[in-house]
Amino acid sequence: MLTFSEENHLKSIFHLSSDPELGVSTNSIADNLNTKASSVTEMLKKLNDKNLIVYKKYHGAQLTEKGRKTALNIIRKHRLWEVFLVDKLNFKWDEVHEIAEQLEHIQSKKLTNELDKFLNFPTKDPHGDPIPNPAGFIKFTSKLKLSDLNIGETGKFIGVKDSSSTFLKYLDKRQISLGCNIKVLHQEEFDQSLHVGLDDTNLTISIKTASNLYITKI
Amino acid sequence: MLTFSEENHLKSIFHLSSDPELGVSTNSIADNLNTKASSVTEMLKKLNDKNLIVYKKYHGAQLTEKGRKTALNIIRKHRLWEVFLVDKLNFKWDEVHEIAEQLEHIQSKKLTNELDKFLNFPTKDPHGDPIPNPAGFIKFTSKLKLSDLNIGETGKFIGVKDSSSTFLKYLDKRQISLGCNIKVLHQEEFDQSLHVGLDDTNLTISIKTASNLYITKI
DNA sequence: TTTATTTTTTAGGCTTACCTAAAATATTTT
DNA sequence: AAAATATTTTAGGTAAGCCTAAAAAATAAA
Repeated sequence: MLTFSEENHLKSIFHLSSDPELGVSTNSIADNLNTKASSVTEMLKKLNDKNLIVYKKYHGAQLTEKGRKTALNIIRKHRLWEVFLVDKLNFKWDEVHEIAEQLEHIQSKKLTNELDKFLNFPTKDPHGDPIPNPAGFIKFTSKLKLSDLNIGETGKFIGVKDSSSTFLKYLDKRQISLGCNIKVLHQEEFDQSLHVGLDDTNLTISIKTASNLYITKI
Repeated sequence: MLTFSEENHLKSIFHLSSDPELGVSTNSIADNLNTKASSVTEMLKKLNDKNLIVYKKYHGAQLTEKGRKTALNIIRKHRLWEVFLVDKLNFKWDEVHEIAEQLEHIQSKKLTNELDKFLNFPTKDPHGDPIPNPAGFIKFTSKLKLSDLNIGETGKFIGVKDSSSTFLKYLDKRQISLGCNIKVLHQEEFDQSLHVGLDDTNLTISIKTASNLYITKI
């Protein structure tokens, strides 16, 4: 049985592990969890003792297989609850994160699996992120950004990189919603902004926005 | 924002308040929460400072209006989640308590109210206990026990006094389920056990069991 | 390759929520 | 009403999880 804080640290390490070979730095975890480096160091020692991570002083932390499985189980719960909130309780995708942060810590295998069944075994959460299976297997989708497309190409909007409430609200306002097709029509030389076609309308989006939108080529 | 422990103490005080005039004793709270009297004393001071209870040394605790509202909100969440688990996720009524103990602490007014709506505004939880409304109003039903009936009378089974898993499983095995009608046919003089009719079968239940079953007269 | 800078760890403190043991108060019994 | 018993509080201690400030190690710059 892990504490909330231990679970949050594991989750954080998972999300910050771009390269599984490289350790995740103390400071990056502290930033991610809005805490201080000294607090993180303390926790890393504890997680190391519990064989959830490998931690070498001054060289960051890497998840062990056990730690990875644990992190993925928390992420599985987080994402399933997000689906529940959006699909069943009329939440918008920008409202679910904080509540899922609480719900992800609920301990009950049966609850998680029954929820999964009730939701009809969803494979993605409302932000397009994949939901790990009960065994901790996760299907990573190649994360192509809208900004990676060439002029004339079309992508299907499948997820966001930055899932801050501000950004999600901005997308809602612009009617850019998960699953819609976006065609890159033209790129402005001056500021790299993109003119795109979306359904029957055209709009201009900044390069920053475009690189926050994950798509699959069509 | 209250801690889990503060919430649990408030809930405990609410459940132990038979007479609203009398204070709830330190020891009874400690027993109820599986903690020690000294820990409870400490907490009572804190809750008193937060105006959630009135606490006088050596004379127990009473909920203030604010404390009562807070306790009822937690109980509301607990019972709504129990309904969710039984109605939507195929849980049996003896399996839901511990999970609801976790879920009752989730903080989100919108979540609670949307859940309520999703469940179609239930008025009772799976054990027959009333669900407080969003304003903290609770409709107490007169809690008549099966053992209070006279020979020949019939009662509708609406709840249990002891909701331990053991007892609930025992009821399931005997096919005594919420909502069924029980007619008292005869009482054994020797040990006060009751012969009752339930649907098309007859069975004998001990006086202890009978006084754990809440009913309404029919 | 020293020096300067950044990152990380250690040391020491604080708060919450527990605990045990002893002291104080209340209640019951004689 | 005094003595015995039970209940409650106080005093002092522990562990988790946070903090700041100083020291140590790693990295970058001169």
